[in-house]
Amino acid sequence: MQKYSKQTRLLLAVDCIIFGFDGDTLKILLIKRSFEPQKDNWSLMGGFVQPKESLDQAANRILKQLTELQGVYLEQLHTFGNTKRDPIERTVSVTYFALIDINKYQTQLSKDYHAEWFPLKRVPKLIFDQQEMVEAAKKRIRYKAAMHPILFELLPGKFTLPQLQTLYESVFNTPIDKRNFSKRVLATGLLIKQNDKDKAGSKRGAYYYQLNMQNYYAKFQAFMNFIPNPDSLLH
Amino acid sequence: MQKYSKQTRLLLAVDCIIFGFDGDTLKILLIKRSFEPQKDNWSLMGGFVQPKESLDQAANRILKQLTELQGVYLEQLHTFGNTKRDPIERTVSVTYFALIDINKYQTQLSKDYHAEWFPLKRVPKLIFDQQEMVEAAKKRIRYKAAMHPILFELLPGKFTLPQLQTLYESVFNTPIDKRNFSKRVLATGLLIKQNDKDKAGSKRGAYYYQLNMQNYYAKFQAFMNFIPNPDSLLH
DNA sequence: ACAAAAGTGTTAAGTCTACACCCATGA
DNA sequence: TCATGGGTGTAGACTTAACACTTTTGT
Repeated sequence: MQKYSKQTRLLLAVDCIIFGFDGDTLKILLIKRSFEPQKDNWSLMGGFVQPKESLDQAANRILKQLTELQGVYLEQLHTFGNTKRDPIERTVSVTYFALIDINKYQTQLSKDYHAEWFPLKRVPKLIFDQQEMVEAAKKRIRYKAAMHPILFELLPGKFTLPQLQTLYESVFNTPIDKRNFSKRVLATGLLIKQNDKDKAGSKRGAYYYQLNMQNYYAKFQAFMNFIPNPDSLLH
Repeated sequence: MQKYSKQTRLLLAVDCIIFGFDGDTLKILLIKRSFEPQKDNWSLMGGFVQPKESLDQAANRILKQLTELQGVYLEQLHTFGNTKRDPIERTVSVTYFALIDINKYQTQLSKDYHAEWFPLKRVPKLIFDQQEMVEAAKKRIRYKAAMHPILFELLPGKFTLPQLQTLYESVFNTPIDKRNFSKRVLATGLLIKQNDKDKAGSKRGAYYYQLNMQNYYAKFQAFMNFIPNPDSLLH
């Protein structure tokens, strides 16, 4: 027996929801689709799964194609398989979400794909069911970040507490008390204070911190739970 | 343009990890595979996605095929797509996990598929990468049950607090103080006390409770967090 | 009358929340 | 010197964890 005969084979695609944080707003990276149908409309970066690559490999390839980045945080989100989601031919799409340090993103590549960063609150109309994919990704990043320290993936290697706080406020769309925030974050033992300061944001300057990678992996599960309003997990 | 020519099409399967609780132990339902390869070995219930059905529909169909049950809790888990996972032909598998009331399961169907319930701690060797699927499902059910009231799906419509507690203890593999347990569970407002008792477990009998469905949907998010040892979420 | 499981309250410890002032610096 | 953002501590409220005895009833 060589094949499962009689069974129908389908197209399988991978679509990536790529998150970045510019210091102020959480954004996603979208491209202008380069082929029909829906050519020139805004779309997630995606591609078909090739015969010799796993799903994770496909997602990494697609991410690298647009951003040149490798080894970034990439997690499988959900698989979308409604029969009519692609009008040309049935295509099942496995979605991944990526968290990248926006500073490492090479803007030159944007041109090839006509890529642009969009604030999560101003995402344009997307092709097919990609709106739904983005919603699922927003929900997942909040859900996961409420308990796991994934948001550090969006920051550069050295970052300040005010930056980190702005990021959390932006992801959870809620103000956080800075005294309580710093106490809780520092209590995790995940941060190592540096001696130098970031003077960009203020005259006094804010101390840089780096992740303690040992503790990071150890505490990745069961991190903390400091979102003021759990309702923010709802949507 | 009618098709995405030049792209390779793949087989797509759905595999279900079906959980049940017999009042003492958390179990999964396995079948003896009826065709080659690996005929007669233990396997998850699964099947190929058909041209005219969505993934959710396929999962429901497969679940119904084995259990005759419909409308049960079914959630997409993860999609497995390593190129070599099925030795005959590349097949990507979308996994779902189901939570069913084991009492509603008709044992007669077991015979057609040679199905059997296995305690989670004694799962036999499974075909392909299904061991990994079961691990992912165990992890997910714990993770989710730590914050959402999904475990009620494993119980009959009327159940007692001791039953519920045994279920939580079994899922999280940890003893729970019954005074604290009943306080917290009742504080959620999800349970309605009945007037009759279950006399099966003791001479005195334990009061039955039913879910308050209104509160159930309202509180499904942000339920409670009463697992003594968060380490149990780790594996 | 006794064995076996159900049911129920209190206290101390720990955690979380709210809140306000001083510091450092560049302009 | 002043405007701007950075950094820090405490008290009260609330939540959680630990713990033991009484009730019911079938045998």
